[in-house]
Amino acid sequence: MTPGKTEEKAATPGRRERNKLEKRARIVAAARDLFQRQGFADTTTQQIAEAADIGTGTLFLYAHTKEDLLVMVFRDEMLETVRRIFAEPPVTAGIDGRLMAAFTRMADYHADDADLARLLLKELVVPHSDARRSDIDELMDAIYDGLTGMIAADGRVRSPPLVARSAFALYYFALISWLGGGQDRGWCMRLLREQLTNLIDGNRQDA
Amino acid sequence: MTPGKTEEKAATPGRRERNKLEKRARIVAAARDLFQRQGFADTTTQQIAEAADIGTGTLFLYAHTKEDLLVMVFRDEMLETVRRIFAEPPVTAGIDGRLMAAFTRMADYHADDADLARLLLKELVVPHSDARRSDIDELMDAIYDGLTGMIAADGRVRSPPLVARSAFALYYFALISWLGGGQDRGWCMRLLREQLTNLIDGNRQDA
DNA sequence: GATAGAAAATGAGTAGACTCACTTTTGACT
DNA sequence: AGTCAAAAGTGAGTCTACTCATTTTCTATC
Repeated sequence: MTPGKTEEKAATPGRRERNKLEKRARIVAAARDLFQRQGFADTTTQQIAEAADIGTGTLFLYAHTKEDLLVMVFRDEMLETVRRIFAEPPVTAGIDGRLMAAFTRMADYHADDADLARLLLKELVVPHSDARRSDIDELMDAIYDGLTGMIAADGRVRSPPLVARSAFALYYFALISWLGGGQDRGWCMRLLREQLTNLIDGNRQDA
Repeated sequence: MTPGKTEEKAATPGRRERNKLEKRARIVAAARDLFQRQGFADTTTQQIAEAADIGTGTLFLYAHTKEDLLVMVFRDEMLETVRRIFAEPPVTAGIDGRLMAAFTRMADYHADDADLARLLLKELVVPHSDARRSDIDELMDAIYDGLTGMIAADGRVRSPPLVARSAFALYYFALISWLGGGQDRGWCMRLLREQLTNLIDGNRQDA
């Protein structure tokens, strides 16, 4: 690097901070690239460290476990995807149809790589280390908020937050039995639709 | 061992098989003991092999992963617990109360060791290796069957298998947010009760 | 610009799950 | 009893996530 210059003074407010951010970005980029090219299992933490041009130990200053790296890599993208899905104007009339549309698009996101999806979903609900907890909570909150908003907008359901919670649980199980149980996606989604319709029915204002 | 004798002939139908079963039993006993005394994380596969008096390699002939051992150890007990719970005569009138009673007793089973419970629940839904799949499926089937039977017995719900599936998903999420999310158990169970009540409402015969 | 102390980085080292080339045991057949 | 192939068993060795004692880099203060 070029030495001296005005940099030294100008950087005073936070050279360390900037370095950390830049390093973090390199780690995430390297991890993403390797995970997508070789898969999670066949990528070693050494490879990631090497690709990010840092020492092995440094990697674990930024991610407490290998699984944390997965969350670091996909959190932003998933968060954005979820927000985009819920920001879109509704295309169907019924609330159950709208929920299904959202869940279908969320499932689409996981369609290319079932193994990766399984790992991500596992981390989302039963995290391997609690280091990334706040990241995960933010994502879960975005999902719950999106669902709650959608349900509340319909106006005919009694307690939107509760129904949002239930709906996500049903979606999660549908997704898992598709990705892991070897069940057909269509079958899982049809079942989910039925479950959601009944869920909504049980939560009408006028029960 | 005593050589010769009539054993050699009498054992013909299955000495190998008996040896395997006996060895398997030793492994399960050793694993149970160590997991309960030291916890899953602090128990090494070496220790288990040693305690079961077999070689390291042999252990992995019986369990493909360390997590498989967990399933081997607790499957029978959980299966029996679940069957016992659902075999008992109902104590409450409403179906939602009866479901809650069953889930509460299932949760009780996990109350002493939250870490172990989290691991077991994780394996149950997102298995680490698919080697124990049939074991897990049997347990899941027992749960679904028990729930379906209970719901069907009530007679006022439209499609018992579907509702059983939904109910378990809700129970699972309640349990996880109790065990992992640090949420208060009472709070989780109260929420679950409300979710179940609404679930039942939405699935009445006369909707 | 020298100094000190804090923060960050490092990579050789550790530990433990899992493998595999080889040995031993088993049981059917003669 | 002897032979053989297949099944089961073995533990030294591998691979890799993660640690920790040490070194390097930064920044605040004089």
